[in-house]
This record gives sequence, C-alpha cells and structure tokens, in this order.
Amino acid sequence: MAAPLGREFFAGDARCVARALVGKLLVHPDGRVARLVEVEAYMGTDDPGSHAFRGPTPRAAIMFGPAGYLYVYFSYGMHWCANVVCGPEGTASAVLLRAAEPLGGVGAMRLARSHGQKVLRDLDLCRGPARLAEAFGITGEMNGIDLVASAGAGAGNGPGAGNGPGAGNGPGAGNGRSLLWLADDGAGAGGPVVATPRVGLSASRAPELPWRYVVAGSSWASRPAPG
DNA sequence: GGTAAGATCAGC
DNA sequence: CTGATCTTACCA
Repeated sequence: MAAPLGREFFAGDARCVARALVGKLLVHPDGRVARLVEVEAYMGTDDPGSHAFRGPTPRAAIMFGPAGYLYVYFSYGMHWCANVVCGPEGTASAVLLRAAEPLGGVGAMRLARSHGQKVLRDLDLCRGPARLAEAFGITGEMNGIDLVASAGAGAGNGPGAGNGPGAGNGPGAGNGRSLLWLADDGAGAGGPVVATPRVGLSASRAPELPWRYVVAGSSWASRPAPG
C-alpha cells in the first residue's frame, strides 16, 4: 500500500523534504513506479545554484508558489528535469529528482526512453535527472501541475473526468486526478542516506553545499556515493 | 539585438 | 572528452 504524500509533506524546508523524499515512490497513473534514490535541494534568493537566485523570473516563478507543484525546466537545449516545489508560498525552493530505481511499468519507461532501437538496461532508465524525467514522460507541458491529490480523491468520475491519459487504472486509482504524484510505501531508502555536494554546478558561481541526498552505495544513483 | 553559460546525456 | 541544441538572463 502506497499512501500519496500530501501538501504538508512538501511545505517544510527543502533540505528536510529532500532527505525525506529519498526512498519514496514516484508514481505515474499508467503504472510506472520508481523509488527515489537521489535528490537535490535548491533554495531561493540566497542560493546561487538555484534558478530562483535572481528572484521570481518567469521561469523560476513557480518556485515561489505553494508547495507540491511540479517545476519542469529545459536543460542544455535538449533535456527536461523535474522538481517538486517546497516551502511556504512566497519563499522559493524545490527538490530536483535526480535518480530512482524502477519498480513498475518498466516497459513503458523503456519505451519512453528508447530513442533508436537501442536496448536500455533497467539501470539506465532513471539514472540521472533528465533520464528520470524522460522515463516518466515529463516535459514542459507538465510544468506547474499539482502533484498532490485533490481532496475527495474517491471516485473521480464526474462529468469532466473523461480527459487525460490513463484514467484511473493501476496503482494510481487512489489518487484521483494527478498526472503524477509521490507516495510512501513504508519501505524507506533501504540504506543510509548521505549528503554530498550538488552535481553540475560551476564551482565559481555557487559554493559547494551538501544538499544532494543519495542512498549510500546505491547503483541506481547517477554517480557513486560513499557507503 | 547579441551572447555566454547552463541543475545533461550519449557516443567516440 | 566532446558535440548536440536552445532557453534564459544579462549586457549594450
């Protein structure tokens, strides 16, 4: 049983939320499920590594909004990366989803990730932020969606319930209408979670801060972590 | 209106 | 290690 995470889960300090998210599940309504093994916290106007450092620019504005929404940005002219907005409204922070262990819907992930006829190992499906986003079909069109189930998630068969992909089969049935959400199955991270410096930031622009949280020794992570 | 750098990945 | 590929934000 995997209980969807509510908005209050994301409303705290992004660094605490990030650490707590390791071991949680990312769930797509079509049955794709993966356990997060690596995330990073990005803060607001005090964090030079954050997109919100320059204030609420059009791209970063969503980071200043309420917690529990998806922030998707386009990276290096070809990749999408997925974040969860954290903290109280008016402050900016988010958690970047960097890597996960595929648990369900692996076929759909492989399909979403296959660019040619190349065969991808399970290990390569979600190992890295752009790979993870691609495996779950996350693109800019999903920027700003609510990752938290709306109240009264029960039936969801109203007059307007017809649109949207994959209405209500699979594990997603409990959530109502989100296109994507996070859940807790109680299993935890399966090992110690360690904090390391964030990946990919130029050292000259941002000081090294240990805001990357990763399961020690996990081979599902985008790069090895001490363990 | 021009430009440099970027929360990356895949192929040599 | 390097190329791909384009948006964002900053500067003139």
